Amino acid sequence: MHPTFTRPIRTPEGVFTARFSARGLVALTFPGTPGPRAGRVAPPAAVRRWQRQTARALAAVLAGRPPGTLPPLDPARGTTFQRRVWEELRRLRPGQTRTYGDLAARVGRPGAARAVGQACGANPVPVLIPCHRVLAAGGRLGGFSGGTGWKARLLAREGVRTRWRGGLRGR
DNA sequence: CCCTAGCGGTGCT
DNA sequence: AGCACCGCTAGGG
Repeated sequence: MHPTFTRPIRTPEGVFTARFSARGLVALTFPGTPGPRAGRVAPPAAVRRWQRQTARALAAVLAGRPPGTLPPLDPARGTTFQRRVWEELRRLRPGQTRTYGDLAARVGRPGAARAVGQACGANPVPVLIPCHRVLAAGGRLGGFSGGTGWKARLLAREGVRTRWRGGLRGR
């Protein structure tokens, strides 16, 4: 199996963890998430560049702005359905949202809203592949693997208003 | 608000 | 093949 490099991504909101392959960014995890620790060996120059790009992009999205230049995303994983969902997610700009049902129809599987939710949860690169912009029907927040607190915070920075447990919340 | 039935993709057996 | 997951949804109390 090819080596991957696990690197810390420092942001104003905490230290994320990124894993890079030779092809690009494979996975990103939220601060406090149990996972592999950063590697001991110095990463290649390409990985260091991707790490900087990731840090910059992440800080931008956390601030509600477009990410700018992204590192290459390693396409090597996911089912066809999941990749179609992730591809559709990448078309969403900050502040632009869809519902799980909308997204299902857009990838040609009307009625597969629940499966879309599952695919969002399987997204290996949250925030940069903006699964937080997918809401439940009726303007409700819906779920989020990284915790709904993150989802609400990310959306709030983008000026999106959501319904949280029935009451309207900004943030 | 709650509960229920129905749904589709995925992964495990 | 069967089955139990799930970031869902629509409908009814």
